[in-house]
Amino acid sequence: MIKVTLPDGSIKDFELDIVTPLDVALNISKGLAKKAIAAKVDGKLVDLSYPIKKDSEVKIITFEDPEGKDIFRHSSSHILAQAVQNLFPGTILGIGPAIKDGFYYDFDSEHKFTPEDLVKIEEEMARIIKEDLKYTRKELPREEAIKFFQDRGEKYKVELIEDLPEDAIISIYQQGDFIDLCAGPHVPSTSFIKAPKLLSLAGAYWRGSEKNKMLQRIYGTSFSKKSELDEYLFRVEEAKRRDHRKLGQELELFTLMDEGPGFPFFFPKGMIIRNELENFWRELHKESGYQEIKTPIILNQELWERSGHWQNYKDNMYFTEIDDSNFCIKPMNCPGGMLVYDSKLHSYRDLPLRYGELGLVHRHELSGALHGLMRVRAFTQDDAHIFMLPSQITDEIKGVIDLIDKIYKLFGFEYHVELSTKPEKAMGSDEMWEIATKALEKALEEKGMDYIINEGDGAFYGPKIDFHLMDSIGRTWQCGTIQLDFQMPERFDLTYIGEDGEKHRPVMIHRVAFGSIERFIGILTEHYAGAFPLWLAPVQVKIMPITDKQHDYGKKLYDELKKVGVRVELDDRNEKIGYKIREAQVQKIPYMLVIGDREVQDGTVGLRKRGEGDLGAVLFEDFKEQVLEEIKNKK
RNA sequence: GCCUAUAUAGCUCAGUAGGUAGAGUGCCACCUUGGUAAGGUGGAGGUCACCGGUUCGAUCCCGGUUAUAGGCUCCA
Repeated sequence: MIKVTLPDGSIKDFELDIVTPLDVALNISKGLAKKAIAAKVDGKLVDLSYPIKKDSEVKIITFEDPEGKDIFRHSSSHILAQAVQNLFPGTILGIGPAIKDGFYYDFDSEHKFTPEDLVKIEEEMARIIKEDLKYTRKELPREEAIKFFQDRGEKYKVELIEDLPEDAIISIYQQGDFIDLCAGPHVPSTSFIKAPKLLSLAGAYWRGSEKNKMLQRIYGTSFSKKSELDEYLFRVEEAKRRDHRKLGQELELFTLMDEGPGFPFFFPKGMIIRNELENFWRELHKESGYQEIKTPIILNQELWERSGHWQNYKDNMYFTEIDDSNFCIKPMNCPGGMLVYDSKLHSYRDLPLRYGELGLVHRHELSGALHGLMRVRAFTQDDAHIFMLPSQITDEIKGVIDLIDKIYKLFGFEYHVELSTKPEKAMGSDEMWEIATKALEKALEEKGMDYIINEGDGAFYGPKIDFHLMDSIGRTWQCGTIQLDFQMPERFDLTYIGEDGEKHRPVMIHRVAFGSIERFIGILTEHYAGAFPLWLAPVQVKIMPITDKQHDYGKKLYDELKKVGVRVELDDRNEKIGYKIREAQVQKIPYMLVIGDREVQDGTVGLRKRGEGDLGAVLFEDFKEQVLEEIKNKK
């Protein structure tokens, strides 16, 4: 007899020697058995046909579970691979995992896949699905597995097996005559995959290394119902409507031109958002005990050799020559900050010293990596370098975490945090790195923050805490970062005079909150879908006379609002009111003031609010007060 | 940088079996003075990304370059 414990704690007894998760599901309900695609037995994901031989905890996995989606998509990728091998014999398989919202499979093929091929492949997949082929699992000894895939010419699979640990269980899955190396589990049969869709083609290096051959990757997704697929495709379309590149064009915020790949141009309206963000930043930093500095964009090569950038960051830098000497365009603000610190003697009483800098940096990014405002070659970092006593490290880091959190909260951003550790290319001893990493960990833990560890992704001078924000299609972008650095103070021989009258070495934090102003504006644009809050909106109020009889009154209101600093426009064009409203609406302007004879008579305005529509007549003076109040409160 | 694709008016796009192009929108002018998401008429606007080749002739075919998109790699 086997006792099965279910997630709700209830126990089912089976009068059998061997039970499968499918038996368990059937025992619970017919509906669940129909939806079941795999199971978790004592914490391990297994097929529905897995033999349970002892008392176990069993959870039935359906498409609704995150693990269920992964299994489902993974099974879909096997169907994709089978279809491709059927249509293009000789195609060698790479890997085909499930990813967020879908799956992909990498292929090595003489044939260059085209978008038309995707249609054919989808048809073949539909055929395979209709055949309802069972996924069957088999475990093989290592040598046998290697020989099996070698005989089939699947060299990448052989490589994968060879890299598995000695004691790993090697399993293969078969559906029809298609066999793939795979840990599983899978759905029971191909007909489970109700709504597959191939999405795109891309190149991808084998094992993600540019030293390896580039394989052809086919991306797809799949759902348990057609309606879910349609909903997903609709969501993707919706997200495209929020794309900051599209909105940036429509709202005249910024542009990128052929003449400056990766070097964005900002239009007047984009500059308003930028300047508002910078004003806010200055205000907040002043309150938080920062002083502002500005360091040069071009500095001599010797400085960059001293800082270690020459040795570690050269590939990303631009260079120039002045009077026969070599100069570098700064990719980071820190060396300049070091020089500012070092330009005078500091007492321990001055520390922590917080130098903020809105610094324009240039970095040579790969052309293929450029992406709107999110990845550019010139951007302004809202940087700061904090020089402090070793005893102040934790408090300072916690202070920065609070500051960043405060900024993101104002905009209503959700974010996640990563801790990046020592990279391959790094300066300084392991001990230093250990101490620095521990300090960051400690601050995160004392703040009770969840974080994931990003092994080997730190800056070359120190470990870092990264803050990631999401764009409209779910990609995340690093914005804020806090980096702890023992190296630069050492290399620049920075000192402070301690209580004992002797020189000591300060510790330093590099940090940004917005990250890059450009990227932050990109993220903000998508976050608000272009409908910026009043305090950021390039045009806050638009006055729209119904006929030219109200132009004088309109001009008077315009002047009054302008005088108190409201960003206001007067639409005195010879157009109908419906037309003016439509245009202001498309431009996502927060407030429209419609004025006709009635309003002129009563000293009112016909108020129309973005998102709420016509609010009727209000006294102009009341509106003015209200709008000023809202701007002040950053609504 | 690599893979795949794309590049036509300010913007969004159509088009040509290879005979130098068209719509909508925006812009300008005129008519219309209209009360909460597009009133009418007319006009201007393009070396069809750039360079080369094939051809009597190239926006179209071929090659290269540049830029852009989606990935890979990299990163704020």
